[in-house]
Amino acid sequence: MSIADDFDLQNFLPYLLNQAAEVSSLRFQQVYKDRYGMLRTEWRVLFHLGIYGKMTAREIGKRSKMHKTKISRAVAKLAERRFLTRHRDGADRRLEYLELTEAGQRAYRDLRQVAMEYDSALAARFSDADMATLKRMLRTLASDAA
Amino acid sequence: MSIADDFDLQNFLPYLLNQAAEVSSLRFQQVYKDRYGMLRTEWRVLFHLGIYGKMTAREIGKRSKMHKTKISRAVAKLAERRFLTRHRDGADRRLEYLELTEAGQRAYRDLRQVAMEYDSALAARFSDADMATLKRMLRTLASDAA
DNA sequence: TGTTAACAGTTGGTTTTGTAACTAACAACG
DNA sequence: CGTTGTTAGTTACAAAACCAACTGTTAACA
Repeated sequence: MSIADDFDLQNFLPYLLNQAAEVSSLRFQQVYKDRYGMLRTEWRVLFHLGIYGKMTAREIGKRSKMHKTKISRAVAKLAERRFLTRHRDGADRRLEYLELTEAGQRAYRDLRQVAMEYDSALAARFSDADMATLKRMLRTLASDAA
Repeated sequence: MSIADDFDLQNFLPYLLNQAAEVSSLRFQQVYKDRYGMLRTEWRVLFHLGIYGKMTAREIGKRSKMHKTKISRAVAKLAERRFLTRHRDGADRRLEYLELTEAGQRAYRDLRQVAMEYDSALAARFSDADMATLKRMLRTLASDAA
């Protein structure tokens, strides 16, 4: 009953996805960590603001599916490092608009460049058709795992 | 420069992989967490022992790529719950063989069943050919992300 | 042998995350 | 208005992960 069970961990999709995600995040992680001392939540917030421009923490949460406490802490760190500024909405004073500073934009553009090159390197290992299939499936899985 | 940048997070493979991994791990996590109070590291150790039989922490580390401190703590928890036993190797007293108890095997078989059903449900959303492509690519990515 | 290096596994202290409760502001409706 | 409910965002405390230094043991080799 215990030797060579037939179940295969390497075929269990959640496990496989986690392994692939971990390994393929490593090199990028090293860059944003070593170069800017950032955490995963922090580069994600940085990218959301870099890509979409000024927005509130709530909107970042909707798009990224990160929990609001993570975002709150990431925003605090980024503000402390002068990578973004915060401005209360005049009409609804609960809302706070977040916007990258010049330094924040420089960091974003730098990391975006790294991300694009890294993504190309990953994609180069597969055919275009396979990459398209992969990304389509990952988006389906990410959208909800019924 | 800040509105509608052309970089797309949803196309950045490490990000996409992480999102898919997180979402598709959630339901399984709820089961091992709610039913056995386990952490991710703990079910992984449990599965390694359930699948491959008696082995040392070091071997689990090699196969799973988990860090040894994680494994050490997961093993301590599982031993405390009487899901596994530990036996020193007579020849090399640094080594400790880990083996599931009856209770451990019951938990493993129960969770394996859940895993298999969940995996089938995930796979049912795609064609067999696409699933094969997906798993092949994930294994390539997991093996190393050059 | 004796000394040094390598290895299996554990522990301690810090950092990060998770969860829930909280503050401050707005909305709905009597 | 005033009560009740909801929302945006923060904070406090506990759980978990991370990293480095540690113990005990075996290996290498002068």
